[in-house]
Amino acid sequence: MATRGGVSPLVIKRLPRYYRFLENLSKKNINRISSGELAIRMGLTASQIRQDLNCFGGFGQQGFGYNVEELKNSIAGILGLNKSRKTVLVGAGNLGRAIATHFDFGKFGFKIIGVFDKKESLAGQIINDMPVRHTVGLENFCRDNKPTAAILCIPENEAEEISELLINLGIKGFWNFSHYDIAINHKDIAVENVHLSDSIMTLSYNLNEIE
Amino acid sequence: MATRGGVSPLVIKRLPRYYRFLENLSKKNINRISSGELAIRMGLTASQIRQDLNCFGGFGQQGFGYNVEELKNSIAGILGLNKSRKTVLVGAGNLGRAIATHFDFGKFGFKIIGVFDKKESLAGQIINDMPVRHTVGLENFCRDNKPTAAILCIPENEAEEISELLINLGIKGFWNFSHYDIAINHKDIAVENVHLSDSIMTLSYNLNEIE
DNA sequence: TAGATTGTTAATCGATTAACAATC
DNA sequence: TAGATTGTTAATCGATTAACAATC
Repeated sequence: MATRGGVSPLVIKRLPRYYRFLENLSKKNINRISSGELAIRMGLTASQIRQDLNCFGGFGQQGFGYNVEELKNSIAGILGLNKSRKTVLVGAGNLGRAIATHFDFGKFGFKIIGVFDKKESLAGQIINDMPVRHTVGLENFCRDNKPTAAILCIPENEAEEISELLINLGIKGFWNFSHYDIAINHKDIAVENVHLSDSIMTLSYNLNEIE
Repeated sequence: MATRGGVSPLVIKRLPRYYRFLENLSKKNINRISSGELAIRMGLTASQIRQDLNCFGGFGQQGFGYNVEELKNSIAGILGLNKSRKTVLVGAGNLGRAIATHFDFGKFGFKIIGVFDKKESLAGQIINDMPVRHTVGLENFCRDNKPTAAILCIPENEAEEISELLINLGIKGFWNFSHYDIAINHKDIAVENVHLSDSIMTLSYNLNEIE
């Protein structure tokens, strides 16, 4: 698919939400939707929806609206959900284990091919049919299997070193649950930071405002 | 603390990140920082930092900059991290368990006082020194203990019903890990949605752009 | 005092909303 | 054809950046 280049990050952030709502409509066997109707359901304006979608092409039909199934599939393509990116999970503590078990990576274009932890006692334990490997083997494993994405469920103080290592080993994208901000030093690497602590602090602030 | 009213959500979203960086400076025994220096470290502009902070008051000193410890504590106050909000965790599956175990709620102004799940087999299991209770007891528990916040680690199809119930029981804030968007129907309720699937789809998109 | 850096106002830039002609 | 709704351009609104006077 051709590079679409400079689409605003705000639009991109909304794309998965569109996809989620379209999936729901599809499940409810609704096969047609107008920007106006979708706007009401999503709490947006019709204008914004049309502007957003038109960053990627004209998916609608005048006088009719959008075909749900078609639009859903188009967005899936734009998001790359049809891919199967080889992915390593680093950090098999509570959070790493939960993510690995709870999450259907295949649905989102990823495939976990290896799980690593530096804790000796975890080595050999089975998570999602995969043995936990010791971090010493990470380098060779990556050379042999060439994963392109990594999930980091490790503490802040290990994140810098591990992410540098992984970048050198060819990892292009990080799903980062540590508190360390990877993106700052690396331009051509994709990073999604899931800062749970930032999220709960925002909730705390907003709770203050209500009282 | 007086209500500051209409501070932009974008500023609020940045506040926890300021706090995180200030904590780091504090740990490194740096006790003074200028907006220019902080801007470099955070990848922002000095202007933006000064504008952001001045939404809440003048924390700096001309010719000097900001006192790290002082600013950190001010932001902690603004975020309400000093509180201890009684909180229930609903959903004790993989994710709920990981969150409960992995996360230092006290640091962020929350305190888990009860864990609930509708699965009979989990009842009585101990998480973080607390027994998992069956969801049937949620209503009475809330009447007796008056929690004001809830963490939802339940599937989408249960989220609507449970969130409605909890709102009626006086819950004012949700940390929502389900795919259901609570906020849409309720105005005076604070919601932080952690949509992990949205996050990984954004990563997928950004990976596509790199290739 | 002179130098540095803030707080704040003004200028720019980008994102959202509104409007409407094109068209199914 | 008439009605509906898109794609797209123009207007508005808000957020970021730049500039500078105030002041520590």
